Amino acid sequence: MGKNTREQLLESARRCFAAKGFYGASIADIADELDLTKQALLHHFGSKEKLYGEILKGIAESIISDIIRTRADVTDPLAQLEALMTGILKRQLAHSDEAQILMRELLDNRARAEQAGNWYLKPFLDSLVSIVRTIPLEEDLTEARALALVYQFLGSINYFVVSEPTLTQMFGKEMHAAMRQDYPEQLRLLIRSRFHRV
Amino acid sequence: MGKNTREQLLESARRCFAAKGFYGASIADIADELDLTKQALLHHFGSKEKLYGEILKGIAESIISDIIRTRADVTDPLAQLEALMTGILKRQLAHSDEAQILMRELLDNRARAEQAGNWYLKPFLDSLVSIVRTIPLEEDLTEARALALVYQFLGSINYFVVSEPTLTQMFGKEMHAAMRQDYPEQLRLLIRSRFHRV
DNA sequence: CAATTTCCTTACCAATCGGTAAGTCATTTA
DNA sequence: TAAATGACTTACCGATTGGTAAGGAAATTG
Repeated sequence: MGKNTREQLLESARRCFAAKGFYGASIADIADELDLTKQALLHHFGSKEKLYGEILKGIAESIISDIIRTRADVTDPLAQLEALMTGILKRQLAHSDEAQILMRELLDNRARAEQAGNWYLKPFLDSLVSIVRTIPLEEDLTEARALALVYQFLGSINYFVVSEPTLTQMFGKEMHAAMRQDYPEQLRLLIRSRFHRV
Repeated sequence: MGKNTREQLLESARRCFAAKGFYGASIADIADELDLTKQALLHHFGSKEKLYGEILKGIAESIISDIIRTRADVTDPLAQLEALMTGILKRQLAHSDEAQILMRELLDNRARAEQAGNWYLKPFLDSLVSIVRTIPLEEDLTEARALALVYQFLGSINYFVVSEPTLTQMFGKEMHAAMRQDYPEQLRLLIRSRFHRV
């Protein structure tokens, strides 16, 4: 039953870290969810940091492989950008745990020096930038501008995903359901209109 | 010197909470920055939670008063939206501490039941929505769609502000400086093009 | 001048943190 | 069958957490 326990611990840890952050979640909390002691967790992962590191690695790998799959399908750069962004939105909505963890990682970067989980995602950002720069546009996009554009879309996506509980509390469940259903289309509109192809 | 100490403690706490989050920052850390003991802090604020609550309240008040000031100047709804959003961007860039705390608050909402600091900002969201809905557009905007639109812009802003250290680490200081300088213009372009007024 | 209040300290406290050590029990391997 | 390995447990550990109690020095107030 060893392999199974390990994976269950990873799932539990992902939930806890997403909900309370690295400092807020204790390894005892995580193990308790499976009616285990924290020493069982330490047996499998050695330390809290290593456990967290494995989770970050898993998220980055999963996202990147997800992206690569999407990328091969389309050739037109604008369509490709659109497909990638809506793909990311869908993905993050389905795995909001991961979106939360990455957002926390973004925030904790200031304190926790290097080893950030976002580094894994740099190649992914680079490829998005190169796609954007091949889209014909009257203005010439510097790398900084292309990155800013990419960041605007990524921000729209991740901020929304991470705001789910707050939006639900503020505007009610139905309102959030409506937004969630419509958001992919709104994202597509935002991207297309920015490139004057509406 | 009491009033002064209190304010200095608030500043120090804002920095610590922004950098490490509510759980990650200890009241001893905060007091240490002023060469005080944590008991001095407890004397002024009673408890860690109350201190944090005061910070949230301060941030919300400061943002809202900032917004109200911007709002009176313009009448055309699109121009008003534009002014508000670039105003928020400027503001968040200048007070990235506050942007980080609010983003953390968004994430911790799941765990820490009600009393969220984002509630203070609901009227602000409402007024943004009402502005957007008065902008003429071929599609009719439901409340959910208008809110989605607002959220896209807010996401673009806050995600970028919060990503500063990561972006700097990944792409270098100069690149980030270039992005930061250009981001207001890019935001304006994003908003205008979405409303077909480029 | 006496009393009180404000601001802060040292001295504690129980609870919790991540982690180590040692041992139990079941399964696998030689 | 004996040895070894994997998957846990209980029993600890020192450090740190937020918070309380009591008191001291200085300023404010009567």
